Amino acid sequence: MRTMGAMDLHAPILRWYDETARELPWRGPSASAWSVMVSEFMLQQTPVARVLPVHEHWLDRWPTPADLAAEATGEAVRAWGRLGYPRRALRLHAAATAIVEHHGGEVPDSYTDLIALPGIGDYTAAAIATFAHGRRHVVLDTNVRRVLARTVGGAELPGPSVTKAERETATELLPEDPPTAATWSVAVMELGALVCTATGPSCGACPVADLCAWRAAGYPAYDGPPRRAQAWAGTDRQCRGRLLAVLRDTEGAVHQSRLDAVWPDDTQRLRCLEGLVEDRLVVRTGAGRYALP
DNA sequence: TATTCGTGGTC
DNA sequence: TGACCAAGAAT
Repeated sequence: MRTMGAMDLHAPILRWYDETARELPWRGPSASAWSVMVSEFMLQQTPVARVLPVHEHWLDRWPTPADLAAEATGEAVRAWGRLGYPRRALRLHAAATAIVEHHGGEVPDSYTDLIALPGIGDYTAAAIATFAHGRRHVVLDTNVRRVLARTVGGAELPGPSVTKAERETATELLPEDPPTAATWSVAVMELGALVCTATGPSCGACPVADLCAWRAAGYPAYDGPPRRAQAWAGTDRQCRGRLLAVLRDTEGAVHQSRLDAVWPDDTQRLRCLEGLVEDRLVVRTGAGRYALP
């Protein structure tokens, strides 16, 4: 059962997207499936503005999956730069290798083949199948979840995990025609990214403000389970970032003393270095010497 | 299901 | 100014 309000969302949002959408290198008919796939890896938990220059360099250097697969994994980690979560670079490299080995070097077009690749979960598989290949899938990312939570659900923010009801709502709203479904998904994502933002939404610029259940309810505050703030200072993540930055910015191997200099806590630094080696982001090349793989 | 995993911008 | 957050995935 769908609400009358939900049905009316389509035309305004599609029109808004047509008039407002950003031109991004991975959008449009000229973008390759590989370009879309690279963008989806980079955009996982990372804003568009920071992805743009790295994506451009990446596609220039490795125009196809085979080009990346032929490189050392450490070059992928280095080219990843400061996007964060560098294991994504490793997974993208591994996915490119699997594409060469099992898919003739072409990015798969089915959700099933895509989600079997490293680094690809439900969202990314649906996004690549939809935006690179025109398949019809529910694309449920944080933007879509927030827009639907507000417009349909009347809540400020979605809960911590995707619920069955949420997926059903998204499924019912997905247009039947595959090309329209693809545009709808990217349009809702764009609305969430530019207007229906997590904090300080621009409801005055929203094409469906007059249909929004959250607005109609008087903007009730989020009342779900409290979400834990992401700790940063002093964490292993910060330490790992420091260590990897040294290796990224160095050609070849570095002596351990270089790593000692960027983190004072010996126990934590050694633990993090071991973790990086375990994760295959770093290799030990000799006694007290480390490098990118 | 709950944690872990980078980095930098915003208000 | 520090809390919050950004096209998630893996375990």
